[in-house]
Amino acid sequence: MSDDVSARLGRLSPEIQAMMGVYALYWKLEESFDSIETDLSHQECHMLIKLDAPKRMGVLAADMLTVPSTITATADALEQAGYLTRQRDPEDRRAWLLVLTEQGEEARNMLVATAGELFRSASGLNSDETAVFARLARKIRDNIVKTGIPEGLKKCDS
Amino acid sequence: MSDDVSARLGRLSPEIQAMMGVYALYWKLEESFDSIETDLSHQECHMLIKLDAPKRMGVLAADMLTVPSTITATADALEQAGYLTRQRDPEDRRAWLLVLTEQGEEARNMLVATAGELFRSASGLNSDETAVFARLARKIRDNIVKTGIPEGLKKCDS
DNA sequence: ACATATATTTCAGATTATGAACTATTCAAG
DNA sequence: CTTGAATAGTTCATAATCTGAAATATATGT
Repeated sequence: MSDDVSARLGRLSPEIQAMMGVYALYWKLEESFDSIETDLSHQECHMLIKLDAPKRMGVLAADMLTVPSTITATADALEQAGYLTRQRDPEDRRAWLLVLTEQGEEARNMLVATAGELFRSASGLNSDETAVFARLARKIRDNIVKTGIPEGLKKCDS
Repeated sequence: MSDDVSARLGRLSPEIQAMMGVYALYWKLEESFDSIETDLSHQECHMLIKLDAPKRMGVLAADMLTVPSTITATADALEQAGYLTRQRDPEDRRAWLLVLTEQGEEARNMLVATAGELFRSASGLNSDETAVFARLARKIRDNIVKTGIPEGLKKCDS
């Protein structure tokens, strides 16, 4: 019985091919990050890139699909290194806004530019292909962020 | 001077959009993996999926963009759990071939099927879009595997 | 005011990944 | 055939990372 099943699954479905590509790209990019910014951890790079504008930590946690305590640790490191400051959100004084300093802005600009190059050289796609890929990637991301945390069922109260 | 620069970089380039999508998808998929296979680590899942045929550990290391010692640990765990066996490669008796057991095959089939569904629900893409995305993802992966380890400069002897 | 919900922090513990040193085998050369 | 260098994988101790539960501070509703 396992014959046809394994034969069918053996040829990789588009979904698996897509996943393998995504994993390879993710791993490659993570590896490449090591070689450019020795004083920033990966998570710190990710946070910097996300901070195109001041954001609340909870928003970042949802955005980066991680838990608050991780955001705290990452923000601590970036704050200590002078890349950002915490400011109380005037709309809700329980929350902090993470705001990049000038130094943080510069680091972010550098990172964004470098990350773009990393993508180009890692992917090997031309600009047309990149545009197509980016459009779909964006659609995927929108879907995930919209779908949100449900799969993880964090703090599921039902 | 930082005005135009940050303005230019502020609107995200296709490359960054692509990367953010890739990261979101990767994180989401990793998170989802937790909820289906409690007795397998992520790395173990990845290895199972890669083992569509017997492979040498070194090949897997290159394929999974990781170091040999990680492959050893992962293979140990899978072997102990009965999912695979080590067999000497007749062509080079220094090397092992990792061969899935029947149980391993079953686990792999389940994983591949489940992973496909995870991709579908996480991405929200229809099948046409998935096909396009998969084609590009595959192209990217080919490029990365072909490019290989150079970026990391592991064991650079020059 | 009071009870409850939310935003973030603290911290200790678990998991995971990694590199350097080691064993076994192969390969090339003399 | 034996020696030396290269390669495949292993071991192990260490470091980096992540998380979840309990705690603090503020907000919201009654």
